Amino acid sequence: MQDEVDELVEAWRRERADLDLTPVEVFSRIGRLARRLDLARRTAFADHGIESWEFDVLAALRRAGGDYELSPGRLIKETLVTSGTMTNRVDRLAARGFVERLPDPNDRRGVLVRLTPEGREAVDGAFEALLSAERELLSDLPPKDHKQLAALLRALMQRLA
Amino acid sequence: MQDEVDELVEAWRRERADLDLTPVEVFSRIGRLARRLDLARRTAFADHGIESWEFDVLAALRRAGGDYELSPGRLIKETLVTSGTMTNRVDRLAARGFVERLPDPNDRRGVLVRLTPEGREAVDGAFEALLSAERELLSDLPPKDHKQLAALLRALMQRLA
DNA sequence: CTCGAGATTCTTGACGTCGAGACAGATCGT
DNA sequence: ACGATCTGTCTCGACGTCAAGAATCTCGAG
Repeated sequence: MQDEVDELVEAWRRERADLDLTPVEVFSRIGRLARRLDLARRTAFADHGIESWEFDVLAALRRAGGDYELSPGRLIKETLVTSGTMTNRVDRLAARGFVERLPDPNDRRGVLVRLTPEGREAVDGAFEALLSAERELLSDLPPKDHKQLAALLRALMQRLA
Repeated sequence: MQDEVDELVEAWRRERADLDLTPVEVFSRIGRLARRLDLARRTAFADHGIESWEFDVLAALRRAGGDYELSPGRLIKETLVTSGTMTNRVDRLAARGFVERLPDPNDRRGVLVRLTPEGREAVDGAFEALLSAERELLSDLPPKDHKQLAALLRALMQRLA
């Protein structure tokens, strides 16, 4: 069974038979899979009326637990965006009523972003939808392969720490 | 040995012990790896003075072989961007002298984008640098694991066709 | 031959992100 | 206390992408 990366590799081999294309087999697939997963994620979230970037922020707050509060700086670290982007995102999430901005009681420069009950409901629903969509994608592979795949990917991540 | 996704899963488990988080182990790693690979790619290309988006376009032309000509429409399909983006990219590549625009002899609506000798040199050098950087990342894993990883990723891609 | 549907490329405006800098407040040494 | 430096957040301009539409050309049906 051939996929689009097999064709890509074949095309390169026609032109550059001198090169070892093994890395392409792995890394090109990871890149393309990530792209498609983004799309799958987007449609899973769309049913729950939220967008991927919204989920990223809300999920970080949800995972924090307790009172579901994090500073913008912490959110920046969790979601890997810049400060300007986070200001914009928090603005829009606050406008939708999913988060609220509170003054940080311990640092007058600071702000805390808190998940509202509506935000919590939204993110919980979206996360369950995401998990079930993703489980569906894994359903062809035996559980043993899940573990192996996760282990191999973990090994690669170590290398790219 | 623990990675950042293990922490992510652990945080979710603290908050939502009721959910089966297996999919996160796989898909979250794919997403994060893709992000880091983009960075690695970028630095590998930077040594050769080209950017990732430039490589994407030049590589498509290079793989085409023959006289290294493709239509903008074909380039759009290969690189998964929209037409406005491709017009912009071809403009900038032409300004750098890596490609040139020719009228399509068989269709007066059409245009052909052709790789120049400078463009070919650039893309060949960049590709070799990319492969060697990527090989380095795989060097910890035994070749048998490369095959297995590629096979598992291929199986996932079938599912997302 | 002509007409209209479809194809191909480019143009345009809107949008989200980035990155540099502004600003206020905290922190630490003296 | 005081000043210098650091930290945390926000502001703003530039940039690349997207999506929709404009302009041009092709090709088959009648």
